[in-house]
Amino acid sequence: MDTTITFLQLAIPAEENFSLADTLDCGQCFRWEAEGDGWYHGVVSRRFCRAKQMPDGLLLEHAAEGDEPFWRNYFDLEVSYAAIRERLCRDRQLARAAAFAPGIRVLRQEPWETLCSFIISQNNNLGRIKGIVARLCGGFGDELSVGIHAFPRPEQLAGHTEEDLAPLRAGWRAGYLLDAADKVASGELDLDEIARMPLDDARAALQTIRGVGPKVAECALLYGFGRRECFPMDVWMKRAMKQLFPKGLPRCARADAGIAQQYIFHYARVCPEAFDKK
DNA sequence: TGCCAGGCGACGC
DNA sequence: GCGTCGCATGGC
Repeated sequence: MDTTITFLQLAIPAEENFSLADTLDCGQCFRWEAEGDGWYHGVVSRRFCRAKQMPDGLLLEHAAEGDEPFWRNYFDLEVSYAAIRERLCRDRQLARAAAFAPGIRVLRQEPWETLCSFIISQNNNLGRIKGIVARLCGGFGDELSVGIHAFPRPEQLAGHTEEDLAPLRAGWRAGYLLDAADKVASGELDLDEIARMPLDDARAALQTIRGVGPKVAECALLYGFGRRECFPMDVWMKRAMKQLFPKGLPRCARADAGIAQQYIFHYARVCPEAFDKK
């Protein structure tokens, strides 16, 4: 058995203001767990790794040397968030929202996993979403090493019954997951093709899945397909937008709407008392 | 105990 | 097209 532990360091310029904790805890991903001492561990696209923020960037344990481009892409490190924030912060309210967690980056996650995760997210809370995703991986995904499972491929879910998925405790979302798996595994829906479609066509294609409406499609496109102009509106965002931007998102945020959304969402979640429930 | 959670589908109008 | 309701589950 090879017991060599590999480390990979990703340099991140200080002006990026990167925060691993805010990035992993802001509700966009569901497979990272905090270990309590600054370390996190998670599985991304069949790669298990531990991550810790260092003064000059990010330290990844168990990450292969050749995977540096993969991880840089995952953490969206080829994009300057300093420049994006500069554009967004021309608006005073956006500047206020971004100030709560300027180190957030919008991860570039796998389309299929992201789609399923946000199907599970509907009328649900972050803790439970993570639990259901963990049980989905444990029950149906490949075991990568002892106790560590990949997210199940569509064909590993397709053909199962809602009864088979009962241990997930996903409730009525189980049927939605199965419909997504059946459509993707059968080729009726081609996620690679969706990735290349004009945005409105991609939205419509995703919404042919039972249980995928405007919100879930928007999240899948933003987090899983890298469509940064997408702007998911959930209950938190609706509350925040009503107070902060009753006339809609300012112009300066148009191209980076998804990233603006992440700042606003996080602000609303960490300061719920600042926003009316109605 | 009731209320709520990163919604959606079915239904009535 | 729009409002309302129920939906499974678990934390508070």
